[in-house]
Amino acid sequence: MSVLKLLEAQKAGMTLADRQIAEFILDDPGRMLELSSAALAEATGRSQSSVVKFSQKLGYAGYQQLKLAVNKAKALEWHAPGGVIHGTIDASDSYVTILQKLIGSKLLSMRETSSANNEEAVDAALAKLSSARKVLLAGVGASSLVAADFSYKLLKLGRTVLLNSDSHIQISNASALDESDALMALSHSGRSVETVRIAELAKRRGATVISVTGMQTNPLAELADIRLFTVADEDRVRSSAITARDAQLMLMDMLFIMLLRYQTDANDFIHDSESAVTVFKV
Amino acid sequence: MSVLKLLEAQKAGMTLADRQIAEFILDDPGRMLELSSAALAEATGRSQSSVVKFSQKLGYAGYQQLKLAVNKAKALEWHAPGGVIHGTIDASDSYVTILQKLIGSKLLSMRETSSANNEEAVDAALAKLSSARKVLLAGVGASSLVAADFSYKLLKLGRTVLLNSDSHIQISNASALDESDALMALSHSGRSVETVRIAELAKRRGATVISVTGMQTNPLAELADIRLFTVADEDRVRSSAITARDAQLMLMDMLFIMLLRYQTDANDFIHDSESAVTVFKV
DNA sequence: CGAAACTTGGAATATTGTATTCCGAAATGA
DNA sequence: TCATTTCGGAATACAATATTCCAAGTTTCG
Repeated sequence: MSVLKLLEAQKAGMTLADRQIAEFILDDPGRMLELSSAALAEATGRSQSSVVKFSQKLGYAGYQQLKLAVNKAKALEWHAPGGVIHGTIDASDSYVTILQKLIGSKLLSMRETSSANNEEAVDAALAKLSSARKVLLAGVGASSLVAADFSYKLLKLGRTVLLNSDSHIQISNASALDESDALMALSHSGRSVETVRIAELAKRRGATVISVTGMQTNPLAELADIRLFTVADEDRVRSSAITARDAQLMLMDMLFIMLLRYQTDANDFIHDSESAVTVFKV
Repeated sequence: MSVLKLLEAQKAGMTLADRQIAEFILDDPGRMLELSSAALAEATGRSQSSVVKFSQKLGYAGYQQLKLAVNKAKALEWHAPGGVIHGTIDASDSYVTILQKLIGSKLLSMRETSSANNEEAVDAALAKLSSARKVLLAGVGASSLVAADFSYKLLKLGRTVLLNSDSHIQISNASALDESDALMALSHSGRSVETVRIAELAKRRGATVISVTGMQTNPLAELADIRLFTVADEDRVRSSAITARDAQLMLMDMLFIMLLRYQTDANDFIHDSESAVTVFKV
């Protein structure tokens, strides 16, 4: 995940001084690289110590490390894939342009989502998903559809999965969890009331909570044992959670494919389930 | 030109001290980024001032600038081989390779789906979707989730949508259609029994049938009034309908975005529905 | 051949930059 | 309203970097 995206996402929740510094960096990352902590402080009208503290709050050891991260983000930014257009979709766009921009946005979200998650978190999630006695999936709205898609895949792998779009039933299911179970909770905002409640309940029951949320600080990720992240490109595809959903799907698809490797008998299950479905074909 | 390439090229013509420093950096650029000029001097057995002079001889203002250059070179190098990879995902692939191949397959499906549909068919579908009194969505398995996703979007646009995963209820709904209504039937194979039955019924009732199927000849597309197509990349992402689903979603997302242009009051609806949902956020 | 001029690279030092501590002010909460 | 926490700047301690200076080794040329 690029620092710049991280800043963008967290900016809103920052204090005044931090936000001013973040804005300066986002506005002109190249300039920031030439500035010392004191110079950046002067340019933003804050104190040098605030700049250092800002760096540390972001998780870096100090200002130098933040600089390196910004430098890296800037270097990678250049690398736009060929034939893909990144731009805001607007009403005057032609049919072809809309398609190109839509694909571009989807691709961007998928790429950033794939780099937003480190291998350790993914491994931890995989280990728990494959060892858990049962897996409860939670999500409302668009996230519930992603949850349903994933549950469908887990079922194909022969795993025990609980899913219900009715939040009362989800709560009941969560109450029945224990240490050997896992809850996978999806919410791009990380703030959907029902999903957070279910996660709290599951955690109290001792189940492992895996969160799938956006990068901004949010209650769901905070209480989770294993945190996975999705990155959306909402600015470009206005309205509706299109790229947020794509990012979630991308992450779940990846988990599914990785689970196939964990589980040696996976292909048998999939084959069985697919030939069973063939009965319903014309 | 990356600093690392530059070092490699100039190394031979350097003095002893400089060559030792260059070698250390080439050997482990990541390590160098963590070291101060003094620490690097110690590690190479030279003096701190030599390190600074080395940086300046290369054309940088100082050691810090050299560090930024190395950091950038490293970032680009790491990212360079990571374009879009088209290949079959197999068990021995690394984490990063799986991600790249998965994204590559998704991208391929989306691109081919976008070129598989001509603008006339899309326009006809849009016209019917926005003028129909009510829209019935049909699909089973993974397609039902795509249908649900689309119904969610249509609801946001204030349209009357019928959707139910229970095929008996879907049949009842189809029986109640007439000429002013539309049925959108999704099935990648075009052969799912329930979906085909519903489409036949809807057609008999005089409703406009829009099919969303794969490109191969299939019963569903044959009886449809408007045919839309999806292209999957199943060969590469083995098992399960990942890219078929992505292609369907891509098509539906595109329809949704185009509907936004048809319908001038669309943004009001979306805004209302989104602020209504905000009530449920923590 | 040998002294002047130049190069190399380290020690010492000056300069600059970074991180921590401390404290008052503001916000938060009981 | 008073206690507690958070925020952010000033001062300061600490660290890193850049420059200067010098000794030893090289080259140049009378």
